[in-house]
Amino acid sequence: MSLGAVPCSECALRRLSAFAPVEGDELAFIQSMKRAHFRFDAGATVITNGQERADLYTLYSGWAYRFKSLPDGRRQILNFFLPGDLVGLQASMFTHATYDVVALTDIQVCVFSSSRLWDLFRAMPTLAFDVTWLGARSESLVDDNLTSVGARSAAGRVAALLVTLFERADTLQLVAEGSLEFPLTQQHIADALGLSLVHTNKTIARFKRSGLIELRGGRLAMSDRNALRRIAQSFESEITPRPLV
Amino acid sequence: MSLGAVPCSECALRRLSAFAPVEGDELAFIQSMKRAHFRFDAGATVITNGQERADLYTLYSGWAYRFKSLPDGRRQILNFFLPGDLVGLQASMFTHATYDVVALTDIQVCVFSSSRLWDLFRAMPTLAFDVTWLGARSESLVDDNLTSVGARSAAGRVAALLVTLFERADTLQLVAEGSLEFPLTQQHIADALGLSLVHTNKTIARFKRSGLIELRGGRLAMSDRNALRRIAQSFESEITPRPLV
DNA sequence: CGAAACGTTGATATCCTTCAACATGAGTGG
DNA sequence: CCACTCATGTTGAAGGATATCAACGTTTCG
Repeated sequence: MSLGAVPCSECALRRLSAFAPVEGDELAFIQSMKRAHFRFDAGATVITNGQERADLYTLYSGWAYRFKSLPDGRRQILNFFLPGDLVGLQASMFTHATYDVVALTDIQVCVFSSSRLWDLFRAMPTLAFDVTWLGARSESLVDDNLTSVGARSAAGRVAALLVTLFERADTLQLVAEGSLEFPLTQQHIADALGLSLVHTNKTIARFKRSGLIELRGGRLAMSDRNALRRIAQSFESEITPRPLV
Repeated sequence: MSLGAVPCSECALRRLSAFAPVEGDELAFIQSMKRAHFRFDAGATVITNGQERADLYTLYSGWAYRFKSLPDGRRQILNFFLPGDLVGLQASMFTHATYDVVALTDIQVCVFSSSRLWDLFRAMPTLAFDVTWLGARSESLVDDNLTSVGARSAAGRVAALLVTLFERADTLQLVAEGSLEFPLTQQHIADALGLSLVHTNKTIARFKRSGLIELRGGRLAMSDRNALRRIAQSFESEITPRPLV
């Protein structure tokens, strides 16, 4: 499972314009905190509810998701992780995790010792600030999902989710020729949006029939993103990259 | 609106066992970051959506709430603030606020310069760590609300919200003789839970009639917290007839 | 005392869930 | 290569939880 790691200085994520440049001492510190580079198969559990002293991860490639389960078997997906996302910050700051994280596709992650998080705060305030910023951004994504689930119709929820994921993927240059490798099943969408599987299916079917989206064979394309935004009454909070400190 | 401030060393919140002790340098730094001590009337806006360089606040007394609005006038309340909560961390880390914060009761807040947040990270790593921890806890509260709205019935949502608020208030010693000053209107509850006002009212009415809660004149009491907890978790399984095998 | 905010209740409408059945595709072993 | 199975997707019908509409009651407060 462990892998000959690419050094952080060569990290492919670093080359994307979506990420702020990091250099010198900071890069060295990140490298020193990195404990391993793992792979997980699709469906594998990365963090389990109740787990103590969970590690901190950066998702290097692939998709994952975070959810809570209720005793009756229902579950609520809280957010989806795309490459570059920080996974497990909450879990690594609390004594035990309050959610599960599962790989949606085969994934690769960089593993950081959560026990050294405190060292990072002491030695590298700029990085600590970044971590906090990433945590705030993560909350902002959950805010958006809550707004969707609480205040939008089924069609609005689906539209908002698809547009948001599409645009996040686009930023990461995962969209090629207008379409995107899309690993969510309709059950995932239903669990994220608080809808039943059947109704989710019918809502998506309507979007397909009206030509707003194409979704076959695990690829998603959308012909008219603005129409979908209108259905969602969209106004997703756009977050600009962290200000220079 | 500004007020002769109580020095941080005398802060009433500090005496509550719910808060970790802070001393010496750290206390002095907090004091130096504190720019003012404000009052807001109930209904006043503390942070507005889109606002730039919002300040960072600690809620000193009273209740507040945070919400997002949709173009059609619906709004989603994301979470409620009780004394001691950090208000506006997201807004002060991003260039623009992506939500509104409004006072639910008359409140007092301590105002910190968000422009000095970076100084805090550089000079006081322990406090920076605390800030990040508070941010993570805040996300965790939103997680819980999302789970409620996405996966519970109306009765479950109301029960979960009331129990959660009751217990948070209890920790702050706001519960006296089993009851609590409870400033939410049913419209607030509806907006937080993604329910209509009428249905919220009927759900609460059922709880009242069955004696699970008392709620009159702005005070809330609950006779059987465990029963409410059960309703919050087990959803329909309490009502659904056992399937025949 | 009057107005405005908040709460309550019944009737009706609808969105969404549940149930049930079938279709399709991918992986697996014979 | 086929038969099988399991996960996923699709569709219609029926029921239920929640929304909407409308009216009235109650509290609060200037």
